[in-house]
Amino acid sequence: MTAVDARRGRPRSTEADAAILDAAIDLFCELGYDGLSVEGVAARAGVGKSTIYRRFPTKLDLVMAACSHMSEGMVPVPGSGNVRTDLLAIARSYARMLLRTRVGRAIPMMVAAKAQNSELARAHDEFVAARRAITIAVVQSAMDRCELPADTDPALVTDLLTGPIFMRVFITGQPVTARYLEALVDRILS
Amino acid sequence: MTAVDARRGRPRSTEADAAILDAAIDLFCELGYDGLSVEGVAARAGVGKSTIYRRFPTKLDLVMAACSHMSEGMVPVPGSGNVRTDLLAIARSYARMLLRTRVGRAIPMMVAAKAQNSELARAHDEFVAARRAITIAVVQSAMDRCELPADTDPALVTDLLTGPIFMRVFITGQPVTARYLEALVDRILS
DNA sequence: CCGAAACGATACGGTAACGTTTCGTAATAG
DNA sequence: CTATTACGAAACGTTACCGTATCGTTTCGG
Repeated sequence: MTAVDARRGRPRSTEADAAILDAAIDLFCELGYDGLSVEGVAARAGVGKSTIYRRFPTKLDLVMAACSHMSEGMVPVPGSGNVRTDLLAIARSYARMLLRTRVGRAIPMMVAAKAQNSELARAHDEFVAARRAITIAVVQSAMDRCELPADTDPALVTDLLTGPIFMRVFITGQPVTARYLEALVDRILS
Repeated sequence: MTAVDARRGRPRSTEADAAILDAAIDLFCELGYDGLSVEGVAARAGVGKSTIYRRFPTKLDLVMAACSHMSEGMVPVPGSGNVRTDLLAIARSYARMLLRTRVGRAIPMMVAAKAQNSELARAHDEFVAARRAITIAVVQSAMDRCELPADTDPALVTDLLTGPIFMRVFITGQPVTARYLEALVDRILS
């Protein structure tokens, strides 16, 4: 590492780096792990197959890198000092993520892939845990401010907030409106 | 249909019928739609591939039939006259289904497959809607008995009950204990 | 300028699976 | 008994894709 990075010759193309990951994310969201092909990623990225295999020894490595890259730069932490405001912000951002971002489209594929590939399972679990910790922290801090009763279970509140949203988006397919999110938060805080 | 079913020759083997669907369900739960192969189903069912193709013209038809067959004979309707008891019964049976039955194992695969195949999506939606209607009916009947306030939203209560369980089982992977289910129901009814 | 490495394109061997077909055998109706 | 259909096994042509290798070209460092 330290001493000789000493690269001679043509350096790796950072444009190719980005194009490959971007194409891989798109195709993973659309087709899942099995449906994604390295050849398809190369075609969409406008890149030769060898350029991918030079970076990722295996299709699995490619998909894992794509998933890691996808889940970067998320998770802004709220802190308004008001529980209802914070929970509503979390609910909205969660719903938005599931409905409008590639992360949302990727989640069903990840969940299905978990059952078969333990590496992908770990990647998914880390992302989920990070996201979940934020909500728990918000609830905990509200408890510290005595905005919520001391016997509140932060984990349960987190499940009550995110579970219904997840359910609507991926299982029942019912609309998740602003009104719904407000009703949800109010019900939890009642 | 009506007149001449008039089959001559050797009749279809009902044992093969059952073995094929059973094997297909198992492999779908384990491997998902892409991972399942007709050849694998034939092998596990102890049946020739032609015996499958005689019944189902396509892998998709096979999987759809397997999914339909899987979701038959579910859904006992509770009715104890007490909301808490009913909701707890629903929560327990839901958790049990997700954790211990093939239907539960199949759900992630179905959700992933929905994104790609509209036929499978319809099959899944019908199953979900049927299941969901039961819980909504229980809540509605509790409202009719004035066990719940008149301004209760049955759909929201249903989401609050099933969403967290689903979340725990498939996303966070946290345990769903009897204690957790009781806390969940009590929280919803508070 | 020159050597080294990355690039896109392309071909390759190998594997897997779909859906079809053929074959000899088993079961049933008339 | 005979015609008809289902059966399991196996081979088939086809397609897709993984991961490797080759090739001439391009882009960089020294």
